[in-house]
Amino acid sequence: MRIGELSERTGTPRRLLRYYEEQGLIKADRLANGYRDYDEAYVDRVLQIRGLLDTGLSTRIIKQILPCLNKPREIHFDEATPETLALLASERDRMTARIRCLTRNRDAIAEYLEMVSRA
Amino acid sequence: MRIGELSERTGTPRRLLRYYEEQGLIKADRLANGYRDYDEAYVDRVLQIRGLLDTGLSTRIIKQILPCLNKPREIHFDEATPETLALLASERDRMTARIRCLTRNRDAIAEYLEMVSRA
DNA sequence: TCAAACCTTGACATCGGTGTGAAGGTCAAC
DNA sequence: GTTGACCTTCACACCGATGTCAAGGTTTGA
Repeated sequence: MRIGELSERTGTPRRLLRYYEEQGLIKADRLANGYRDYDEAYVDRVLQIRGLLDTGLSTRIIKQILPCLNKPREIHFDEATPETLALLASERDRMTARIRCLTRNRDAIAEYLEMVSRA
Repeated sequence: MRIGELSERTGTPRRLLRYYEEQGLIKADRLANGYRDYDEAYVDRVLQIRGLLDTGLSTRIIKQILPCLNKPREIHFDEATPETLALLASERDRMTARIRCLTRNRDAIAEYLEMVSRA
């Protein structure tokens, strides 16, 4: 599919799809005329990227963790340097902290709304 | 406590403490000489703000949800307009989505690291 | 009384994610 | 063939969070 369809199906401006490519998060094949050509799997991939961006991760971090997210069952030996593994571990921990923070505060909002709706 | 101490105890640049105040997230008393004066509770408050910022919420949203986070057990009638309640509900849902996204991806990272450590 | 370590406000800079528009190539349909 | 809807690259602009620095006031201690 071309960029317009991917854009519509993911709700993502074309501008950003090109930006994510520039940042190394996605890679598009090219048709004979130079148009980008994405396959089906990119719909989910882009959605995943947007979700992660929305939770506060940077494109730089996302780029590092994406490979192990897509096929967690295989090791990417070229990527499995000690530095990368350390980054993954630290990012895992930061995500856990974020989850705790979000959960705590969301529950407080939910509780508040419950209270209001009872009053 | 003055701004320097709050800064140290929260690991937050003074610049940002002033910025959060400018955005209406915190409010400082003033000493006779004009210095900001914070009480103990602001340590947690600032930490909470930073945590939320880190999870992708904007200062604008944080400002809206803070009142109901601090004392969820009491209703702030002046704030309980239909618009505010709708915003709270929508923000609660967005946070839930973020939690799901973070959890899924963190678990994938964790699984990958487990695998690598076994190999 | 002077220095050092605080504090104040204000302004301008940076950085990452996004918006927008220009100038131009491709292709399908009428 | 011309129009309209796509696509390309490039560039400049914006916004929010943050860094940094200037110019100046206050307090503490040598």
